[in-house]
Amino acid sequence: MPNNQFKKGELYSFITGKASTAIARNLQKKFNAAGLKITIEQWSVLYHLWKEDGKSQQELCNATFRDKPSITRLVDNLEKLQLVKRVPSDNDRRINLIYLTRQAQKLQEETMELAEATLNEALEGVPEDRIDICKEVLQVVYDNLR
Amino acid sequence: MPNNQFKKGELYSFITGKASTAIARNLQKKFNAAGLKITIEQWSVLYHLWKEDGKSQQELCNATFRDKPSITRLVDNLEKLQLVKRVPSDNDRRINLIYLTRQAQKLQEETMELAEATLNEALEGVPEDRIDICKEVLQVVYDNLR
DNA sequence: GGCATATAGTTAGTTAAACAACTATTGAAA
DNA sequence: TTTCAATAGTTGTTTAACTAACTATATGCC
Repeated sequence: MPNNQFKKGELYSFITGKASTAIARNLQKKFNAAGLKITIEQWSVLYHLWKEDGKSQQELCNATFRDKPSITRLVDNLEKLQLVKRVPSDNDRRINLIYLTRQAQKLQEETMELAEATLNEALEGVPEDRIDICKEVLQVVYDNLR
Repeated sequence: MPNNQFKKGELYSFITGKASTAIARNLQKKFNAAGLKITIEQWSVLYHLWKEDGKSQQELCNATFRDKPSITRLVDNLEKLQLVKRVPSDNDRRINLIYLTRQAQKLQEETMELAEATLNEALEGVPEDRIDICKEVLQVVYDNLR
């Protein structure tokens, strides 16, 4: 009898992701309060470019779990904000490599601190071992459905 | 030293809600495959009306964790699909009470089954006690940030 | 080399979210 | 009773997600 443990009344929050919505809103408010004019979605792209830039748009699709049109428009908007630059690849002219501008590099530290602050608020009072279990379950969910 | 347990590399999935995104996409695909022409967001409103209809838009805001303009437009679209009807309250003429149509009532069983199927796929291989912990952690996150 | 197919990215159209500004109605206090 | 604040809902604007259809380039097979 594998995994029939979901009674009806319990479906909702899992599907609608109320917790991650709450986290994202909280972080967006912190960005706004700090005068940082970027969205959470833009931040999520920058996040992967801070690790290493010069990624293709397709690589950003995979990293951020978004489709190609979404990344096209996020990169459009990040370019308008002068936070990234599209550079055509020499090897393959279908590919755009996305590079951070100096402005975007300067955003990393401040936004990461705000993100950590949001998570600390979110997880206040939750023991570390339970957080670990939660993260592992969410990872399995993601892997099961991907 | 409370809750400094988040190392940098672990922020991302929590904030962007990849697991709940994956769940929502999977369920949307099931709706599409079954020829059900509703969005997950519309379904989430119907979900609360199936429990009891005649709720005000404000009550739907609270139940679905959305703001008023979002509910105005979701109700607009549900009305266009002839799934709900706005009925002005007799007691307080500022209030619309939202009622399900017969068509919407018929959607409940089928969509709930699809939602349970999605969750069963999502949680395959995850022991029940770990699911419970995960749900409790996400509830605390929601309560901490609300 | 030439053609079919796959891959990278863009564009168009609909739905939704967040925010601010707005209208209408209610209720309570002067 | 008049006025003023609070509440319920709507509208406008920007950003984003999803689907489908599209262009351009690359690759593999004959």
